[in-house]
Amino acid sequence: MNYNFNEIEAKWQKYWAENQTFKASNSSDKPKYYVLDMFPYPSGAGLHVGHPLGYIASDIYARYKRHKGFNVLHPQGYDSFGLPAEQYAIQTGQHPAITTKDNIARYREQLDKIGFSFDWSREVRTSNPEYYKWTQWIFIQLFESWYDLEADKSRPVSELQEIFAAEGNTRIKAACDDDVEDFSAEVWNKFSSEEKQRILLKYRLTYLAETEVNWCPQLGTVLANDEIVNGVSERGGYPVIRKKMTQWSMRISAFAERLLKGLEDIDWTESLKESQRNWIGKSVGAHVDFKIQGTDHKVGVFTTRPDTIFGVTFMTLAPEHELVKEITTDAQKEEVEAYIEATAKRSERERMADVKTISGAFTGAYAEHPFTKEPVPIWIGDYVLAGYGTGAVMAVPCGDQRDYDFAKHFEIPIKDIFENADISEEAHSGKEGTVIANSDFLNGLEYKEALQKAILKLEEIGAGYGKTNYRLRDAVFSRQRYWGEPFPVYYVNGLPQMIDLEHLPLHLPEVEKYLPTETGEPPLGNATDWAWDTAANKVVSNDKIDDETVFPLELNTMPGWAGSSWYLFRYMDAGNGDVFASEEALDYWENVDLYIGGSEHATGHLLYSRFWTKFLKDRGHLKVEEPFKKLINQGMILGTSAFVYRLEGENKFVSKSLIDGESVQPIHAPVAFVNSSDELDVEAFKNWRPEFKDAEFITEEGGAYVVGREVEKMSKSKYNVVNPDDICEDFGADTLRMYEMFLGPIDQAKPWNTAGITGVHSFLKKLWKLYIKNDQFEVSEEKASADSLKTLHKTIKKVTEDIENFSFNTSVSTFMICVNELNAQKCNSREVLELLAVLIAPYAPHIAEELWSKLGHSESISTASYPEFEEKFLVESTKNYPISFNGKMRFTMELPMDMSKDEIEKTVMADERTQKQLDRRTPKKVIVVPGKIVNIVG
RNA sequence: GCCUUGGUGGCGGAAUUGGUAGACGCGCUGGAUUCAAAAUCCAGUUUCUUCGGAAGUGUGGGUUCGAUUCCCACCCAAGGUACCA
Repeated sequence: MNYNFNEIEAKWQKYWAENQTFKASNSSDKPKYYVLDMFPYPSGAGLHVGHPLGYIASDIYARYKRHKGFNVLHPQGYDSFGLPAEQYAIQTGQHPAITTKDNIARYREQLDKIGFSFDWSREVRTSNPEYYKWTQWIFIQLFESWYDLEADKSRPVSELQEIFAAEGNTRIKAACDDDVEDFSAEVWNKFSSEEKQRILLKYRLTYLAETEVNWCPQLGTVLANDEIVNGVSERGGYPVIRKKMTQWSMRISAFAERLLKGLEDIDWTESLKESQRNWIGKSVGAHVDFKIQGTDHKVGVFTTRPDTIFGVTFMTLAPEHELVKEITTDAQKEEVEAYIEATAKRSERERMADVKTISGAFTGAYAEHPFTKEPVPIWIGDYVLAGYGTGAVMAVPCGDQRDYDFAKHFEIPIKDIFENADISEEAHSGKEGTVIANSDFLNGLEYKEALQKAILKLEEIGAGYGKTNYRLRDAVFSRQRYWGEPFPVYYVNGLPQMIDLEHLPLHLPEVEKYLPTETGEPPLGNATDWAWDTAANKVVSNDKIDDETVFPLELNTMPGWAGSSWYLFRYMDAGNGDVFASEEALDYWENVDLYIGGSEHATGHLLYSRFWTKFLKDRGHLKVEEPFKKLINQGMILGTSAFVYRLEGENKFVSKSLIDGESVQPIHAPVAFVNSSDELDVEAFKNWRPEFKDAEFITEEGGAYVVGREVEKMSKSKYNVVNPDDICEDFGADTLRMYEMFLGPIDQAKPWNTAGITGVHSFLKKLWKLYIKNDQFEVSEEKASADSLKTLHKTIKKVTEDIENFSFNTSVSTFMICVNELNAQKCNSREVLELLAVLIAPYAPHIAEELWSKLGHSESISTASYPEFEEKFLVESTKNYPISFNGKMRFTMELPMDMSKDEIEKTVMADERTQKQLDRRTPKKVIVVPGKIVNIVG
């Protein structure tokens, strides 16, 4: 009667699949509970032991909730568009769809072996046309919407047109581009259709705009920051420059305030909310316009400190600022142009991170101070970013450290506008208690008053107004890639037109090559059939383009976050062909009750999906304001890489401890070749690659070659990947599940080390043995002992609390303690063991099912209800008091629970160990906390 | 640089509201069993020690009868930093 985990696990996995045990129904008398894992990208390397960490945690919770009587939705699917499959296609020519399909098949096989309780009938893949049809549809909804700042919600563009026709655009408050001009209803009605479209584009929630990208001329493509290493492309090492490009953007900034406020009502960790708050970056201040002398231009700046406006001694513009070229004087032209070119080579991140090097150039132009009318020199500097605020700052060196450093460096005057502030060494950036001086009408005012008054005066003279600024920028939505959702967009005279829902999905076209075209167009530019026939409503050959009825289609594709911003709703009604999800399904499931995933998504995916949810709600497609009610972060599982050390220039490897000052080159060795004592299987290593076939090994005395170890991200290229399949094969899925939980707190990163897995495995063997008597499966029907009941209920209490707190590592320890105790008590009672099987079922479902069926049940253990904790089994009559001296515990004393404070003190003081510790000293004070501790001071 | 998280034995980690630091597991040491090994079981395992004790939770301060826990400053590591997912 051994614990044959391979047999048991295969049996129950088959049972669950055949009986659709975990299929969720969209209607039930039970309360609903929706548990979701962050969308996996099916990578070519397959699943490694780090991936399932969060899935195991959510599966435990989902199974726990089922025992607790909930109708649980726990689906899974794939975020299957993405760059890696495209890179692979570029290298090998294999279509990304094929790669993706294979990868998904492998993922599924691996996931199935771990025994997850997923409802696979609801699987979705973002790269399936049936799925991306709805992603395209959402894009169209965004295009057909604008944001009404007064009503604080998105509204249809048709309504905006009605407003324009009736009253022009001067009265409405809408989120729009900065450069819209005022027009009356009369003017609007006289505009041509094209002019109207151009203006409406400035209001739409998704719009075309010029944005900066990392352009690599040699590769002819745009690169992700990720693909740039030290300023050059990762592939090939070519230079990368910043370049402007017309792209689709999402007006997420319109939602900034709601995204910020919404954080108050969701159960996410404070740190995650803080990250989003910082990302949104709300700041209250003023917009100030500075006239540029000798021109009609003005430069707008945003400042949080309008109270310091009299301290302005220069202005700094981002080198990319649109006015730079126009205002630069001939004398400064050369210097400015050289500086702009140098800046274009630096990434935004570099510019933000580098605060040590101060650089800039004088444009030769002067602005006019709005109050003093004094000339203010205009500089450019790369510490000002173009996409940030207005891309220009009014520099107040006495009150801002970066301005101060810049002024010192370029010997620009620093004007002191504070009472009693020392600005000889650094800027005075404090606000509280600061009194303004040397500032005309602001003199003698304290920060807060000065701020108000400055804004008031700016408004009076028409040079500015109070403004709230957000750091959050509109999100660029175009990608110059092949493997993404095509935009349902064609162009008539350069103006974007949407394809009707009834003709969607617009399928991704076939191309010969996945690279950009020779003329630098995105990969879809290689497609020969990529034109839209508006008469036939279908995709036709490019030669048919006549700009009469056949028009060119958009060549960009959507980014990775398009499909993942709304997938949670698709699971509610995955197969629906008429709508993205039916109203009934959406009403029933509402939103995700528990979401588990990595904190690396804090400001990307988690913000975008909140944005789309709010938008879809505004337009009446959803009833919920937030997608994820509760969110738990999962930490990364790191790999423990192994290194062998090759002597420089030789094919000779030295064991780690024998390296003695020689110059060695560390090389990653596959972790599979290394045992738990860090010894390398030299033969396996030699056979691994031809270049090592004849290598020599300088070993330790016993003949072993010892490798070096280092904790790094788990990745194929580091040869430190540990595969869950192997673990399932050798120890079983239940062991893997419990071991991953046992490793440490779910939210913390931790290194994977297989060494400890035997402990968890032998725990399961011990658990199994509790149900075995005389080598037979047998449990006693007799009453359990008081000790055993106490053990059981202690465990129920702790494990339940732990699950509710997502402290899975401690509950595994608790199970171990429980089994150790029951073992010592020789407990074999059904009364205890039956409940224990249910208790452990969420963690180790296979063994629990097997035990449950052997206990005589015919239904799956997932239908059993969760054990109830009963306090009465845990009542204690005594407490083992720690007796400490000056806070240090020296010995313990067993005393009755109901003993009074005075009695405790008397008993403790009378004890000879106390007298020995005191060594004839008289204690100054004795602190007694009944039920807790005794501390003797002195 | 900025934002977020973390730092406790040889290792992963535990420690309700400030109240016995090191639970549980690995590893290691010794023993039992075995022809032997695996497996299993038992005992020990923070460090130093003059064997009385003493020190100890990244570093340095502070609050407190008492700090891994609270406060201040610093050091180190990981994640994010807007086109990796």
